Amino acid sequence: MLDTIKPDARPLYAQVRDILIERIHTGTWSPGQSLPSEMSLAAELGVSQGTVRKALNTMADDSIIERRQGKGTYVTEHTSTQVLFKFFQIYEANGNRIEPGTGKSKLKINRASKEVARSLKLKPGEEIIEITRLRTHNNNPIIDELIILPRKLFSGLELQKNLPNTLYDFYQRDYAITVSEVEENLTASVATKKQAKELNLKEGAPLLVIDRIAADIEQTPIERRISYCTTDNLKYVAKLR
Amino acid sequence: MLDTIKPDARPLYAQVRDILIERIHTGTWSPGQSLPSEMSLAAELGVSQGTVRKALNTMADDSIIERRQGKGTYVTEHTSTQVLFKFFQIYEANGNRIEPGTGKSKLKINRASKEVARSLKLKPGEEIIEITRLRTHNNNPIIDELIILPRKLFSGLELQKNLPNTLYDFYQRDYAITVSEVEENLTASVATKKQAKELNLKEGAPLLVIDRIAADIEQTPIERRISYCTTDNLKYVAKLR
DNA sequence: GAGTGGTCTAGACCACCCT
DNA sequence: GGGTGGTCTAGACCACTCT
Repeated sequence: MLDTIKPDARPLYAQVRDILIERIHTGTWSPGQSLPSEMSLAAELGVSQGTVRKALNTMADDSIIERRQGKGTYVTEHTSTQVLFKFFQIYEANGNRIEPGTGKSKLKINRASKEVARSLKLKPGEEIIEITRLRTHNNNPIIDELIILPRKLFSGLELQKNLPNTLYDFYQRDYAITVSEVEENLTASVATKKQAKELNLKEGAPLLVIDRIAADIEQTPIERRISYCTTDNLKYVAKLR
Repeated sequence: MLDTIKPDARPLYAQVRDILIERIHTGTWSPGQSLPSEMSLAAELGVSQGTVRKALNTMADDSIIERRQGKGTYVTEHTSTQVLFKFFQIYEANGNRIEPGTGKSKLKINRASKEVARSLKLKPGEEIIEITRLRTHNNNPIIDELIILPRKLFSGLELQKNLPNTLYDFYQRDYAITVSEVEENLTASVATKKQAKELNLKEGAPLLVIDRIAADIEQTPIERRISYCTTDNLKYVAKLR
């Protein structure tokens, strides 16, 4: 395995990181499973324990893996609450977390427009799956959501009768796709007549529009999601350093 | 200096980090200046170079300092463009960065309401400085902004005739206050008659409301800022991992 | 007690920056 | 050439987890 590591290129720990990410991506180690110990990885790859450690720590920073003292290193497994905690930035106005439910939802196959194709790195006209659903909190509708998926990555999903409430753990479990980072573009708009009806608002009420691209651990975009969110009693929270 | 480091408490590198942050905070090293080398810090504090390095690297992660190979370690200095790059998340719809200008601005002394006091960790009724200003892009008004500062931290600021366009580098230069992290709460609203007039919109047009708390390197809140932002051709960008 | 990751040390070599 | 941070190694001890 030493020959996979060439001298003089990028730092050793970055090369080790790439090898480990590749293995996770191809399923050598699956979500929830443990990786070999630092010592055995070091021996196998022909580098020192410290170098493996640095690679593992950068991966833990990106939450690709989780490390637990005394136990081992585990591939991050998406559970519904854990995904929610990580990628759902909407809180009640008083700061409490929300666990949204799902109301009625619809699914159809479509073809990617130029704009959608560009955002998901597809060719215009490639097949996409479009899901629209209404999300709820305490039985009140709060978010009108449109989800766009490349069909080639999610074959058979359109046959699924009832999609689960939280999708990212489902993507990982059923399609081996792990969402690792998302970019969200936020704007404000006012409710159309249709949105007002669905969200139980007056036409012209303000809505927060969250336009999200989600990518996997190799930075390939795998989902576009556009959410129209009421902010009467809700807010979107972002922290910057 | 070894006695400042007690055994058995938090990890050594965290204690080193605390000492260094404290020194930066009290002005032993000022923004833009270089810290001593790893070797001399290690010798002075009685720890190994590796421990100092770990402390410095975590501080660099939090951009309290900047490290340059071959040159040295520098206390992060806020420059107007650098601050903008870091804490201003608003882009043109096409993704281009914005460098906002400032239109008319007003300043007054006031007393903190309960809500403001809570957000800035003040006592209700403590004196605050309130600045309202209009921000522009390509000579068009885009943001209506209210800035609230604890007067005790910014004494004499109310006498300043013309406040600069970017404030965080000014806080650092004139008040030795370095903004290190911000939390932003986003909601949507519709323009009041007054806002519509100032921002050159129709009454009822959608606005993105950005309610920000900025804190210094010791996590003390030092500014509240509420921005009402048009999103016709603008968007707020957030990245999550 | 054995195995894991977390911390800490010590020393080597490299790449980069200055004079 | 001398000083800086960046990488890499090797080994020690500690804290935690499980059996």
